[in-house]
Amino acid sequence: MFRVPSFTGRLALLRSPATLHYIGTPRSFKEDWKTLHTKDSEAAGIARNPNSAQSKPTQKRTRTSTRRKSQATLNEKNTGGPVEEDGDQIGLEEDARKRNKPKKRKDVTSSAPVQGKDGLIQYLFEGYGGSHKKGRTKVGDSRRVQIVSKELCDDIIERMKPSLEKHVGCDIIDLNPGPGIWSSAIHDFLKPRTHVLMEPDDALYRPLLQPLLDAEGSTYKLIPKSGVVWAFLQQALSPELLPHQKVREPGDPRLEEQNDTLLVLANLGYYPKKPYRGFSSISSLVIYQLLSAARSHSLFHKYGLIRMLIWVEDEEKKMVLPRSIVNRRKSSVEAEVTCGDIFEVASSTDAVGVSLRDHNLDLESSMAVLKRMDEAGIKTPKNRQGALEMEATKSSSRDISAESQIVKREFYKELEDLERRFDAEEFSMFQDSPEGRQALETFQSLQTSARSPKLQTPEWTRMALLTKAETRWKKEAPKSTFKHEDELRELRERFAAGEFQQYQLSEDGLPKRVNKTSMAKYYTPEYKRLEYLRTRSRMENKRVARAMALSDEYDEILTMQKEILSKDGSEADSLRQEIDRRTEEWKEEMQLMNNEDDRALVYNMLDNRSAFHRDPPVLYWDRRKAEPLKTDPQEFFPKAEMALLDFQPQPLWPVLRENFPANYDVFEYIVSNLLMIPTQSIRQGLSSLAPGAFEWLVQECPSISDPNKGGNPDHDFMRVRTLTLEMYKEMTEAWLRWPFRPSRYDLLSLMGSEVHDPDAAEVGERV
DNA sequence: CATGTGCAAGCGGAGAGTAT
DNA sequence: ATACTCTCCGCTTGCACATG
Repeated sequence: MFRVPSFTGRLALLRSPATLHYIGTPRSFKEDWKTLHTKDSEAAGIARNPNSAQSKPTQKRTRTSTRRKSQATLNEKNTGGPVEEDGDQIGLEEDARKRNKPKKRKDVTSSAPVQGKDGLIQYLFEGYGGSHKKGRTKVGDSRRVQIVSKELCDDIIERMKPSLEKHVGCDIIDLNPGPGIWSSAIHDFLKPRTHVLMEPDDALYRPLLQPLLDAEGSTYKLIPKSGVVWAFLQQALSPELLPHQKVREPGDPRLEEQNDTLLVLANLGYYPKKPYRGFSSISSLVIYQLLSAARSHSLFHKYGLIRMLIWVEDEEKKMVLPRSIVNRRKSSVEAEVTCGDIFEVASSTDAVGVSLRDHNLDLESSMAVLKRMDEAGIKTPKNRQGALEMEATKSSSRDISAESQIVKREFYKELEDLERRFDAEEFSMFQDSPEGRQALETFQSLQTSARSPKLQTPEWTRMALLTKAETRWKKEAPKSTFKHEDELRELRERFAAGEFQQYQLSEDGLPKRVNKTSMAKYYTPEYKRLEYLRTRSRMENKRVARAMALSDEYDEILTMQKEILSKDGSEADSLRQEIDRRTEEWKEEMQLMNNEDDRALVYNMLDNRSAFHRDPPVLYWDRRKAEPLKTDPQEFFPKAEMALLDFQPQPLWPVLRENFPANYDVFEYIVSNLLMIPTQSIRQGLSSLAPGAFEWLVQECPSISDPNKGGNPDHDFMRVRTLTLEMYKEMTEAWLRWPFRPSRYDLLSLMGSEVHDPDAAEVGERV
């Protein structure tokens, strides 16, 4: 019934051998591409000097725009709406052409020169279509987010200085520079010998970029084409444009070295997000492809391993840089393999997405970062500190109590606010009506009555829970014995003996809470809401407290499992018994939870904790050398924050480099298969790879079972999302040693079988 | 007056629905 | 798929009233 709409499409796309050129060879574009390819770079509209830049591209645009016109009509007729590209076609290139119409360009160039940040914002506002009243004359893609703050760029460069200095005098390829604020800031610092700008919205941004090109001794070159259309990008990678770069042939060991003489900048920020096929957005697709290019040394990675500084919409950072183990999916693991480090230089600094981890871990993580920053002498300007960094600065390790702050969800703010207002008597409990006053009287008299319902004691709650579980047990498995029989009997005896009561009593012997029966309908709306939120928070706290207790207990079991490795003889035996007993108890306790979500909460907590306490931590986020700089929505146009990600590709593991890409396909097969269901157990996951795979891999990959390396000897318990890179490496190597491993053909068809679900494919096409 | 019975309302669990 | 949110439902409780 329920299908994952995105996955099939994505998988199909990933498996396609032409994936890398997917964007670059749209059907409508092939002819164009041929023309461009046969002529020299001048024909592609590359601006060598201001004169040629103005004449030649214009010719080009006229040609393409005519053809596009007819096609646009066709598309609009079919869809009756905005052009939604089919098959091989993609919006980027379409938009690029639309905007290159010379007629529109006149409008923009005729406007007043741009002055300062406000002037720039005004200019962009008009270029993006202006207000609705004036009628839309869109010149540029209005979904693109631009950086409009020079201060932000300066702060970033200041922060990145130590790692940027090695690039001074390098070449730069700059995709989507837009108004060029960021581009020129980094240009001025690096003084590159070549700076190739690839800007599809030429009409809108040329007036802003032209001064850069015209400056005395300028090393800028502008190509009015989209750099994320790979065919265009390929043209930029020519000896004419990048005379200093030499292609490193396959087999050249320098191909696996970082090439600091080339730096790639890109702005992939779109707001709102542009979903594309199985990918949640164009940016995630492009990042996927850039990383894939780094592995296969295509595109600019043919010059070596090239550092990439990429702006993405703030939400997108979690794709490659998750902050919770829950978000560590295939794309993250592949990014980890490709890049030794991915660094969030600047962003909103907030965690994004629905699944947040325990706030304590975030705080602990941030405090570790602050320590590292301190040692390295890195400081964050006050106005660039994010909420987490500020909190961590104020805290010290003793503040992280076992009492634990759980994830603070939105409604807590509302609850606190209402409690404060209620205390301040800003609203009353009951409505101002005869019934309300009557209810208030009843309420007050009940407060002194001993017979009303009260807060139950923990023992009584436990007894009630077990009673319920017993009833369920008897119904479902009447023949077996109920595992908590003893505990329940003991509780009943203690209750009978009067050792605990049903209700807690306050000091004066009166109940802690009063009966609200039949009074609720006279509550004021505010009080009603307050009551509701109180209940919510009580329930939540109870759930979290239980999850915490279970997580703590399991942590202790894991500690014992580490201890046992250094023990032997009878000592080990008794410890083993203790581990088994407590594990058994722990599992039974988990069984008592009737809610699947509650169990998931415990697993998430456990996985996040163990991932965090690895050395180094599993998540790249927890390895960061500095906290990201806080951006402000005002620093972007439109006001949608972006995150700057710093990708430094590293050589692939030897096993993946060897026999590329066949061995990489094995790795990818393992990763994508396992992480399709991130919460499945190691046993389930590995068994699903191939018959016998579980037995072979577990035996050949010791780290999977080693608690000191993040593993767990209990393969039914550990979830696949906690597999570390080391384990993946061992698994890939072991797989290739495996005499009975499925052939490459088998693997491809195994993956293929998932693609050939026509229903699923249909859903995948949706949007 | 003690005990039984029926009813309304609260409470928390479970599951459906929804957003990302 | 997963987490969040909402609603329903069944069990428990307090209470009124009936019954022995």
